[in-house]
Amino acid sequence: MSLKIVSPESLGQALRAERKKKGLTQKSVGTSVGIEQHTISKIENGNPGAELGTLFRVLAALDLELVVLPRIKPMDKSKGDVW
Amino acid sequence: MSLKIVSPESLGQALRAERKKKGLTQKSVGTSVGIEQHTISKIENGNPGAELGTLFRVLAALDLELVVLPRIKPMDKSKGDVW
DNA sequence: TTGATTTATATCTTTGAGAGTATAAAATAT
DNA sequence: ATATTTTATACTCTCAAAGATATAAATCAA
Repeated sequence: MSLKIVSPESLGQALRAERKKKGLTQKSVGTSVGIEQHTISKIENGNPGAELGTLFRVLAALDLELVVLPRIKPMDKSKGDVW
Repeated sequence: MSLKIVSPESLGQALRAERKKKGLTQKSVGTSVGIEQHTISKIENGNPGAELGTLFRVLAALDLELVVLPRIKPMDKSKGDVW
C-alpha cells in the first residue's frame, strides 16, 4: 500500500516490505541485478548516500516503479478539515 | 501526471517537469534546501550517481513525495488483453 | 538584437559509495 | 538448543558526488 515516501529511511522501509512480500533475500535481489548484499542492506536501512542507479536496480529486481506525487498534507480531524 | 519512473533519466524528467510547473529555477530550488545549482542540473539530466539524500531534498523543495508501485505491464491491444 | 537570466560544464578538494571479501550478529528452521 | 540462513558490519581500493567557484552555452525578455 506504499505510504508516503519522503526520506531515505521511509524508502528503505518500503523496499524491505516489498522484498519480503515477494519472499526474496537481499542476496537474491542483489544477485539478480548485480549488486552486493551489503549494498541492499544499507539502502533498506536508509543510507542517504546510496545512489539513484543502485535504487533503480533494486526496483527493477522487485519489479517496481516510482511515482512522484504532490505531498499529501495529513489531515487533522481536530482542525475540522473536510476532504 | 507522473508517468512510470524506472530510471534516473525518467526521474530527472519528472523532477524537471514539476519544477517548471511551479515556475522555479534550479538555483531557487537548490538554495531552498542547501543544494548547488549544478547538482540540480545533473539530477534532472539523469545522473545515476546522484545520492538519495539529494533526491529527497529536491522533492522537499518541490513539495513532492514518492510512491512505490508494482510495474504496470503496458497492455498490448493486439494480444487481445482485456483489463 | 542585445542584455539578462537560467542551465550546463569544468576544475579542485573532500568525502563517502559500492565492489570484493570476510565475519559477526540476528533471525529462521530443524 | 543447535545448525543454517539471512542481515549487518568491517576493511581496502577505486571512483565519482557534491561543495565551492567560475564560465560557457542556451533560453528568455526588453
